[in-house]
This record gives sequence, structure tokens and C-alpha cells, in this order.
Amino acid sequence: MTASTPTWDILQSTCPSRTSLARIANKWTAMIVIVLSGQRKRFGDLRTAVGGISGKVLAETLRELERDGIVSRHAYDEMPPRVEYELTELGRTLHEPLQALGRWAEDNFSSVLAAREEYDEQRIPSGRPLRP
Amino acid sequence: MTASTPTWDILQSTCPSRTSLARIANKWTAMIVIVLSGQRKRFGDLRTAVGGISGKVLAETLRELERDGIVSRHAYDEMPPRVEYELTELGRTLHEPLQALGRWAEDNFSSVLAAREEYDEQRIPSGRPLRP
DNA sequence: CCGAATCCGTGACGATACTG
DNA sequence: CAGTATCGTCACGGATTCGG
Repeated sequence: MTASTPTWDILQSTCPSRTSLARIANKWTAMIVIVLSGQRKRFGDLRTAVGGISGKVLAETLRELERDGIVSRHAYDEMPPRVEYELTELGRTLHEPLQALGRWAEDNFSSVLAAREEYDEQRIPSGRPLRP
Repeated sequence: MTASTPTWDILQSTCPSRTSLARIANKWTAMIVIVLSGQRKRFGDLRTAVGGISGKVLAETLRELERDGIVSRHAYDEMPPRVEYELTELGRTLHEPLQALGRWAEDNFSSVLAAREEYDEQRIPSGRPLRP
């Protein structure tokens, strides 16, 4: 028998591990954990490092990650304000799996895009108007 | 310096690998790939195996995964209809990273839930009504 | 000047009903 | 059985404003 899904509790809709999967299986979480691995960073630098994320979404994501014990938040009473984030011990255990996912995305995106084009090609022949 | 994020193109908002990360860093994709690894499955069995997913979302997700070359679709002209899905070669390379993610969720959800409770505890002291 | 809160449009999600 | 269609809901995400 070739590894026919060995007792994955997570597949049950009632399993509480679902909630943690939903949190970590998310592109922003992946990129934040990748950026945060190595050294702690302040909010603005994180925002710059993770290209394209808005301040609101970054703040929300970070608060959820903090709530789940994956990152820790360090606020300084200064002016201008300064808040730093870093991975907790639990969060550091996430680095390897999420890094693997990020690497897969970088290594295989050309295959994905190629497949996508081929799929669209033969599904939308009406997309190319034949001599209008 | 300890591994300070070695040239991650994916962090650039313009990088096309972002699109593939968004597809795979998603709880439904993770569970579908996990279930599909090992043997091909027909639509209904997949729906049963992945607890809690609606038919519409499963169909949509499968179509996107097919479009991106991660699963292949095999439809039989029968009555009642029968459609089977299986991982492509590209999809099989996704199994290990996503399995690692699923395993992390199962192994660490108790820590996550504990952290969550502790966080909520000290943030919503009004949540516990004191002798109503 | 930095980080967070507010407002609001868009789109994903899920349930239900219907078709081949 | 395997989808598609339609619709209501709501979380996501962007732009803007506030606060110190």
C-alpha cells in the first residue's frame, strides 16, 4: 500500500487543527515568516520587505500570528513609535515548512504559468476573435 | 549573519511566482493535494474525504489546480457521470511541502490554541462576566 | 514621522436549487 | 453523480485618516 493518507485528522471538518492550518496556509503568513526568520524587524521594514502588502493587512495578520503564538510583538514607548516583531520558538519551527513552500513557488512558477496558458488556449478559442 | 533571507524574488510584488504561491498557500489546496497523493479519486470521494468543503468550492479549486497543471481531470462518458482527479507530476512535487505543513498544523495546534486562549484572556477581561 | 484605526468596495465563500 | 447557476453574507484588501 503506497501511503494512502495515514490517519490525517486534519481532514475532518471538526478537527481543531483546521484552524491552525488555515492560519499558516496563507501567502501573507508564508512571506512574513520567511522575512522574519533570521532577525526581528520593525513594522515599517516588514512592510517594505513584503512587497505589496497594505498596512492594514500586515497589522491584522501580525496580530493573528501573535495571538497564535507564532510571532511576538515588542512595542517601545518612543516618539516616533517603534514596534518590532520576531518569531517565537513555535514560529521558528514554521520556517522550514513555509520556506519549502516559497521555494516551490519560485522553482515551479514557470511550469505553472505555462500550464495556465495552455489551459486557457484550448478553453477560450473565442478569446481570439477571428478577423473581426 | 544568520541566513538573512537569501534573495527571495517572491517577496517582490512584481514577481510572477507570487501567483503560484497564492494558489498553493491555501488550506483547500493543501488538503486536496494531501488526499490526492497516493491514488486518484473521483469527485464525490474527494468531497467526502475533505470534510467541510462545499461542492462549488471543490469544483472551483479543482479547476484552478487543473489550470495550473497540478491535478489532471479524467471524465468518463457514463451514466451516472464519473470524473476522477489525480496529481500530475508537478502536483506530486507539491506533496512533500504541503504534507509538512499539514503535519505542522496537527502537531502544533494545541500550542496554537493555548496561545490563543492566553492572548484572549488578557485582552478581553470583560469576556468573563464577574458574578452576573 | 510611524503605526494603527476607520470606511467602504469587491470578491470569495457557502447553501440551495437545477441540469445532463 | 458531477457539475453549473443564482444569491446572500462576510471577510479580505486598499485608501484614508487619526494619534502621539
